[in-house]
Amino acid sequence: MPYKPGEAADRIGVSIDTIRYYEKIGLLHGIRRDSGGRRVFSDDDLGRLGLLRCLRDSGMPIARLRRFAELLQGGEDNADQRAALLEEHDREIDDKVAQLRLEQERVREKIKWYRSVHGQ
Amino acid sequence: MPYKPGEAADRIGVSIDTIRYYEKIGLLHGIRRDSGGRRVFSDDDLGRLGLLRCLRDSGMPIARLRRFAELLQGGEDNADQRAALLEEHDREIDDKVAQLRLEQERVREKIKWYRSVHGQ
DNA sequence: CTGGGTGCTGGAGCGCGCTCCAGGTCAAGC
DNA sequence: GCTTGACCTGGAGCGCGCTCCAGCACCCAG
Repeated sequence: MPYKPGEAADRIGVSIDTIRYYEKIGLLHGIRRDSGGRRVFSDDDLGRLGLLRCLRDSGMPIARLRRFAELLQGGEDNADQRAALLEEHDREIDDKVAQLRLEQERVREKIKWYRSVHGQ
Repeated sequence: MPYKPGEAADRIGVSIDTIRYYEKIGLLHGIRRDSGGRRVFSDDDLGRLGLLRCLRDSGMPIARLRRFAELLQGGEDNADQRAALLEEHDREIDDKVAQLRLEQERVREKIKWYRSVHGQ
């Protein structure tokens, strides 16, 4: 259950530098240390890191990630606010996908055009 | 049919600086100039700029955009290569959308979790 | 007991894609 | 004729999200 920094990084698929960076800028609170000052990650820590990474990968900017991290910190009674923030992000993913599909449509029309010209 | 820089920028939805930047790095060739050295855009120029912008917005990095721009420059007989490049981009859009949908699934499960806890 | 591997910190550096700026030119309207 | 405003150039600067580095500490294997 306790993971060393390298293990944690491997499991989540980020670099140790990224983990340190996330801790430094306040995305990842409460990581314990061993006697030598090294980070020790719990399953819960990995869960949080993985979620943050998922949000980041799906386009959430760091500033907003930070607000989410604060909610994670701030008591148990804000599940509502966490859910609300994630729901907004969910909508933003929908928007982004819709936008991508529009652009893809244009790309596909251009492909058709090039393919139709191709015979000549 | 001929557009001034400001008009061109407005129509495509980019800044004049972006247009100059694109020209400078070789994305936009053959923009004519008036007697005073100012850019004059044709409908064709706007079409190319719009397509480049669409590719950029859908995630194509500048380096690849440049290769596409070279194909646009290089004769009429490379419609095949243009189409191939765009088809690869089309697949990449599909991949990105698929990835986003996976991440969205995780986000939605977390929302459900928070909402289920919420009553307590 | 020593060498290598892993980790620590603070801070500098980087890659991308613009964006801004200084200093100048030109064209049109008053 | 003079002002205003859009545009020009080369080059510096920026915001984001890491990534790398120097210099040091610790721990375990041989």
